[in-house]
Amino acid sequence: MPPFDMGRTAKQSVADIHPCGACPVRSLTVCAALEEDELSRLADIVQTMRVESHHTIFSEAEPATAMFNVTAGTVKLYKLLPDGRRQITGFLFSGDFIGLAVNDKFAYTAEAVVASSLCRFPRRQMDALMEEFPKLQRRLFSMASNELAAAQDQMLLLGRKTAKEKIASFLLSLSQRAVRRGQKDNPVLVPMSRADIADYLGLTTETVSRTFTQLKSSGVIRLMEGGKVQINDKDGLYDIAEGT
Amino acid sequence: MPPFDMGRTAKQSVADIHPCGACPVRSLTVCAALEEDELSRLADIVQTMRVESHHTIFSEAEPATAMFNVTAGTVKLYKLLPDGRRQITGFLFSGDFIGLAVNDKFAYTAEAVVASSLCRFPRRQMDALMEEFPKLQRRLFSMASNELAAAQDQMLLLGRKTAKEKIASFLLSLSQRAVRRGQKDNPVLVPMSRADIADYLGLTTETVSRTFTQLKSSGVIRLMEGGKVQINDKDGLYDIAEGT
DNA sequence: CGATATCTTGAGGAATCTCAATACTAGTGG
DNA sequence: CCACTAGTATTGAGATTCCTCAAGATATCG
Repeated sequence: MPPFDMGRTAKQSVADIHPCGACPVRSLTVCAALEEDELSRLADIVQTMRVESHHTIFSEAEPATAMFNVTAGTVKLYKLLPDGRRQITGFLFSGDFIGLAVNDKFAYTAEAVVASSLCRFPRRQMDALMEEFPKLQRRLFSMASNELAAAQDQMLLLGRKTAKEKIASFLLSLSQRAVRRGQKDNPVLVPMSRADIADYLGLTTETVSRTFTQLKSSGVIRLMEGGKVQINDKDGLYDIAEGT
Repeated sequence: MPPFDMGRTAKQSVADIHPCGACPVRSLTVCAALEEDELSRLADIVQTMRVESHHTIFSEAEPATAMFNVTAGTVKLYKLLPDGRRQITGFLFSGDFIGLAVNDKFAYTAEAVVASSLCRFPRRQMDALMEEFPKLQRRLFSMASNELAAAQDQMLLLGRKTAKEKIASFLLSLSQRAVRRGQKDNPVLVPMSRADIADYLGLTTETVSRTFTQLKSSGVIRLMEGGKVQINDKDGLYDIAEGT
């Protein structure tokens, strides 16, 4: 398999649709903007889909005909340089939203890290709903603002942090996001490969691996099986992340 | 004379000279969302201000009580690590908008690179106007989406590009943004210091300087006085920027 | 026209990358 | 159930880019 497998096209299935009103991640996402009765309007246009691990959900420069909401699993977003160098711009977990587009095109590729489920909202209909429910628009704006703040944190990380600081920041960020989703934050689940982590942090897989080993040796973390990482010293890890 | 001084006396405010309806950067910014008659509502709440070079407009973690629009000059946004390492997350020129906040706090510091003019919109009143004019909200959302796309490009640059590619990308981006503002794109004006460029690209001033020299020696650019850079070979520079 | 900041250039060093070998892990078929 | 395979992770050694420290050149400003 080539180094950067672009993945295969996701096959969409109209799978088991739990009604939006009973959606377990509703409070985390766009849908939280609407009341029970309005929610049915969203439910009318939503399609649920399941993507297998390593399958592409959509590709960079493709017409952005839909927005998505991750309901289970993990998704990565990335951009490529012509020679294949890759930058992962974000990892998405249940409750996270994908699909902000510029010029009606996606600015990145979205690919499942593990088998995942998503809600798919056709853009045209979503636009109409936003027209009808300004609070939906507000919600999206507020989510975009949060994403922007996260992007700026990531720029600080990429531009100015050392490998050790990057890994520490990454683990803490995963842990904090798990809390927000109401999942276990320690040990924290790290479902992505070393290569993905490297492409997210601007490192190589070897450096990621070495840095994990280093943090393990110094006792702040413990590498567990199943891609879990135990944080032994949260404050210590935080100090490392901030370079203090 | 500062690069962007349009020849007015410093004490005069922009609004005195041209009401919003005659604002030269209106089409570029939030204000483009509103019609002539609605614009007066914006004009009612706007304050114009002038900041001298190196002066801070607002600081990270400060309550975000206002949004701003740059009408002249250059502004930089940055974040700091505890030990003083700095990441500039963006440079703003006339027409650019500042002020997306998270948790009602600014996520970064804004500082004038050269003497600059801004329109200041109190957030509370702006929120009310957004309520009243959904198209204002839409406009802000679309601007946030564009910023997000730019942020992702910057992540690719920071995480995966070499120094040479970073400088080439930076020059091209400045040039393209000048076009959008209707200004001369070649030679392109580079009003910020080497240190600022370094903190924007995740490099040191020395590396920035050396890389400029290198690009100059290879003939793709020419360093001119007044902080201007002539792009001799746009295609060549583009190829360098993309690593091809 | 000097003072001060900024920019450029040089030499050496350090963090990270590249290339390469080995160890581990998970899934597959016998 | 176990050996086999292919992918993934770890570790090592050397190369390279970029950084650090230092000096000199240039620009800017009062």
